[in-house]
Amino acid sequence: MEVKTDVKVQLKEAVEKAITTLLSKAETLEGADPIAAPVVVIQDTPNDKPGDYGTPVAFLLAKALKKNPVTLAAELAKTLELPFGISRAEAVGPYLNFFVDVAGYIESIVRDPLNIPSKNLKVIVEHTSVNPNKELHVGHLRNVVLGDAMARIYREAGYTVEVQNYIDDTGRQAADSIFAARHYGAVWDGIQKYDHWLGELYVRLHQDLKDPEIKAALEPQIREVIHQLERGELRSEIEKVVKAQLETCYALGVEYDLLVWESDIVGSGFLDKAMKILEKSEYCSHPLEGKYKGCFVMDTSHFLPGLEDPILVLLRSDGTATYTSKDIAQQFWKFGLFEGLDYLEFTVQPSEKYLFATHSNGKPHAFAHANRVVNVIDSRQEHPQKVVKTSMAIAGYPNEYENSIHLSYNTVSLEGQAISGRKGITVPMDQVMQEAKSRAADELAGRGILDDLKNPDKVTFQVGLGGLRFSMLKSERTREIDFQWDAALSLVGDNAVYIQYAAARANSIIRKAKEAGLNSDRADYTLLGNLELELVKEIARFPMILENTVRDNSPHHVAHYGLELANCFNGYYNHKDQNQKTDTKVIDSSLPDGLQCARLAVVERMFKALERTLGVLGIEVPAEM
RNA sequence: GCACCCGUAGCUCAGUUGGAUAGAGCGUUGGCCUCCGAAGCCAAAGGUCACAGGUUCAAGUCCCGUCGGGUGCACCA
Repeated sequence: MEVKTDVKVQLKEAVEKAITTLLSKAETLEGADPIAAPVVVIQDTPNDKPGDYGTPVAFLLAKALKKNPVTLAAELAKTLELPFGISRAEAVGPYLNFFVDVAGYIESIVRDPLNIPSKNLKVIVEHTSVNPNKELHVGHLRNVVLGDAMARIYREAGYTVEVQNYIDDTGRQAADSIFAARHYGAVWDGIQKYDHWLGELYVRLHQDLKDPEIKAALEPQIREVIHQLERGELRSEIEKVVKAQLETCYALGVEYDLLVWESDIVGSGFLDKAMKILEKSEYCSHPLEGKYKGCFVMDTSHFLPGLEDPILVLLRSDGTATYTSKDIAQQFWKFGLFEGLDYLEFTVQPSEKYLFATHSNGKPHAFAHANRVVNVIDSRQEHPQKVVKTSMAIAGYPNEYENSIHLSYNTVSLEGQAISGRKGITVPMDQVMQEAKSRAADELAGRGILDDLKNPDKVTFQVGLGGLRFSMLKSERTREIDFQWDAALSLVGDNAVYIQYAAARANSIIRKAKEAGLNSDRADYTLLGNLELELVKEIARFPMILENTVRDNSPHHVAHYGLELANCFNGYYNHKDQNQKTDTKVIDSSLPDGLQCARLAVVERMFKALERTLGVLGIEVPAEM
């Protein structure tokens, strides 16, 4: 039999076709101007309404044709060519509703592997990009987890994905830390994690710099370190920090394709090329007098309303570049406008995939050349990111402008307080993960099952970190998150554990069903009913969820879908008939073999859907819990 | 001051880019394991979708205004 992916897509096409014939008839009758076909939206019907899917398109037609929507819906229902899996169409008032053919529909979904075709488009996701001078803390968590989930989702949706992590190795913060180590004569003991060790020196230095005299005395020496960094003389120092930071990311299950070193971008000549391009823009100029005399500036007033001063400096009067102009050059490079960077293998990641880094002594490689660029940066950077995006348009690349995406997210506070490394209101990410695992272990121990697990370390890791990731992903990007230990690591309710538990339960059923000799190949789908249909309809929503997630660049759609699917399965599993007896059992020898096997097929498909949903969020399904 | 984001149940949040009687979790109350995993399920209670106008056959969703919360407006990095 023919198995097609999305019934809704087919319905949409069928309705569109019916409308086209209906419209052409209307036109020939009246000889009037062609009427634009309305957009057809197929939606799920409310629970208490007849049908499984429906569309309100008759309203729009009614307006265009100046006819009654009720009669139009009825007419469409009659003329519509039903796609496979749909048994009939019916007008419910002005709505046009569809009833699925239960057996055919379920089989088509259950047997569909849901392979999403390759889009032949490349998207670069840049995330993490933490200053290489201290350990990652809880404030970075949202960035890393959001970026990683988005990368996985793009990959799932058929895009080629390149994950970049930007290393600001010439910045003030890196200089501070390296200087601090020298200044205090500190020697790394080789035991403490290197980034933590360096971070402590950084904090200590900032305590001392509060004294103006000390600051004045040390400032020239720090500047000298910056110059050393710019010349690339301290690269091995920075590499040590980056490697320590990456250990944290790996522990979270996050990997990258490429580290982009700022010093390499600076040394590439991209900046000059980018500025030459912007020279041609009417928005850019070299003021000959006034506040910005001698600078190269951009007038942002046309696209960034509300700034007190719309003039943005790209090149300072001493000729050096500002951060924004470096970002612009880098964005041009990401879209493949510039060539010339070289790359080296930097390290091997836990998955055994190489991590590359830009390097002046490297070799050419097929990085960059993206069709879409997603920069994961918090919402406080909206202005500079808008300038970066707009620069693509100014430079004459409207398509690249459209595909420059600032994945902006609101900040994370810690138990109601703003995170501040200097005030000590923060927690290192390594510690957060450790705490997450130990809470998961406590929970398992409290249930008395910790000792029964074959691999307790793995399970506590999967449960603890799953919860942590989920807490960063379940809200919309624009929402502020207050990180609270109890809520983030809670193991009840609206949480990754809920989904993991449903998956574990399904897995257990599948295992026992196989032990009982059941096999989904023997499924008789005609024996299934509305209970299975509800579950399968939920499974079928996955492609649309992915689509919405890519559209909004917000993984929270996937997180909520996971909860809904798990909830749907739990409801199915617990369903009871009027006599309070479970009527959805898979393994029940009093039932026909074909029914048991069909239910097994549905549960197997549901399990795969859950695994996949959690997978794109970077959350694993424990084999036992 | 100006701009952007947010305001939905007591709390934390969804709401398929304008459709049918606004949904979850936590908390509260009551029920469900001799039955494939109770980290679960079912039920009850809880709403002027901040407020006031407008557009539309149809507004939590779009537009205008007001109020409240957050963030941003450097030749810093």
